[in-house]
Amino acid sequence: MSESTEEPGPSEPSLDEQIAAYQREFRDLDPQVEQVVSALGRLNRRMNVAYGRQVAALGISNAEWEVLKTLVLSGSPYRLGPGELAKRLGLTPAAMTHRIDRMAGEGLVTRDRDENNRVRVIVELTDEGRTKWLEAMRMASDFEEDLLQDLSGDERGVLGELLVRLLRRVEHAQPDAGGRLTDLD
Amino acid sequence: MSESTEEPGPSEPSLDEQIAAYQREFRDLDPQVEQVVSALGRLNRRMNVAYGRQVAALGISNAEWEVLKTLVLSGSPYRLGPGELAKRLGLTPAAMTHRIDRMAGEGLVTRDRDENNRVRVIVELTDEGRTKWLEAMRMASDFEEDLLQDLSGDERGVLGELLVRLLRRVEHAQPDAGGRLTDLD
DNA sequence: CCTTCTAAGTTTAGTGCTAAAGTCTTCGAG
DNA sequence: CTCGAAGACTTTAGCACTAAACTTAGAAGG
Repeated sequence: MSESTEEPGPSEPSLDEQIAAYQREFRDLDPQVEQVVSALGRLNRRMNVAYGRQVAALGISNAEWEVLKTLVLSGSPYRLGPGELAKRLGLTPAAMTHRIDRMAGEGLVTRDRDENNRVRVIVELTDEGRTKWLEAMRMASDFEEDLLQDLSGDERGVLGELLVRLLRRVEHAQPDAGGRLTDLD
Repeated sequence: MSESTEEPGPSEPSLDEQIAAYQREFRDLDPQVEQVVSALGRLNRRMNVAYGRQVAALGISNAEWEVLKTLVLSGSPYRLGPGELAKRLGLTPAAMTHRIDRMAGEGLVTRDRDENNRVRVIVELTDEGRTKWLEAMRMASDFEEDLLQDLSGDERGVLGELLVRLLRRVEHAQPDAGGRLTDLD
């Protein structure tokens, strides 16, 4: 994934300054909507930087961690084809080929032809890969717990529920030619 | 930015399935925390894909749009140095040099030496760049309004406030060697 | 069988990024 | 002055990604 290790600079405007600046330049802006959207964007950027630092301490990249997570999520015996992995990670098959090359070289996964259908390739997590995943997962869940530390149990529930509702809206709707969201169902 | 245009595949597990799978593999996992974090991550991915499609319709990339936004946010006369832009966008100066090359070639910005200090370079938004920004901004704010359409005014306020609290936690704290968050102030 | 089609991966060419080395102005100390 | 050091980009080398062309195994039809 190779994200820049640098934080956004100290001269970056605060969230409130940013919203105020947008309102000066663009009248038709709902500050409440902008607050939600801008906070979401910034939060995610910071979190990705933080995850990147953590897994780097284990000697793997954020990109490799994504692959480990996907394989573990698929459940035992932790096998998926390159095409399926690519789809789930939002990559092209070509990128997947190279990523698997590297990870196989590092011993995190194996790559073998399917005996029953020799066009297919099977990528399988090694024990070492599974161990790396577990170590990364421990660090990540500590980090996430700390991140939410200031929120009460109720607040966490409310936040989760609201986010899930937004997610449903994006997952079940796609912008049409004009860019508006329209239901697909 | 050149993000993959593909959505994560249809075979990707649902959020609930994903959380259940993690719990099977990793006992020490707070499902409430995981729901918040996973929803945040997915939401952001989908939103970036959507933004990318929208600005592509205007003939610019997500990366170029980020630069336009940063210049507009700096306020009239919409000028910043490459180094400052790089810091705010979380890029290396080298990447900024190339991005400015492209955008200057497309007429979105100009690049000139500062007369008072000939080491410095000034990147300034052109009228065409400002127009592109405005067009993109209109599409983005329509999209964002649609995204939040299912939430009441109160719910939007609560969501914004909770996200801002999380953001404060990441912005004012950085993971130490072990990866825990510790206050910097 | 033998041809054609399709699906799954891989390879190639080109883009955009990072890290590190290089260039050119300006500033400060002798 | 002038030499050295610092600051602000730019350049170079190398990596990871996308798009598109290519390869090969299995499926479908005559």
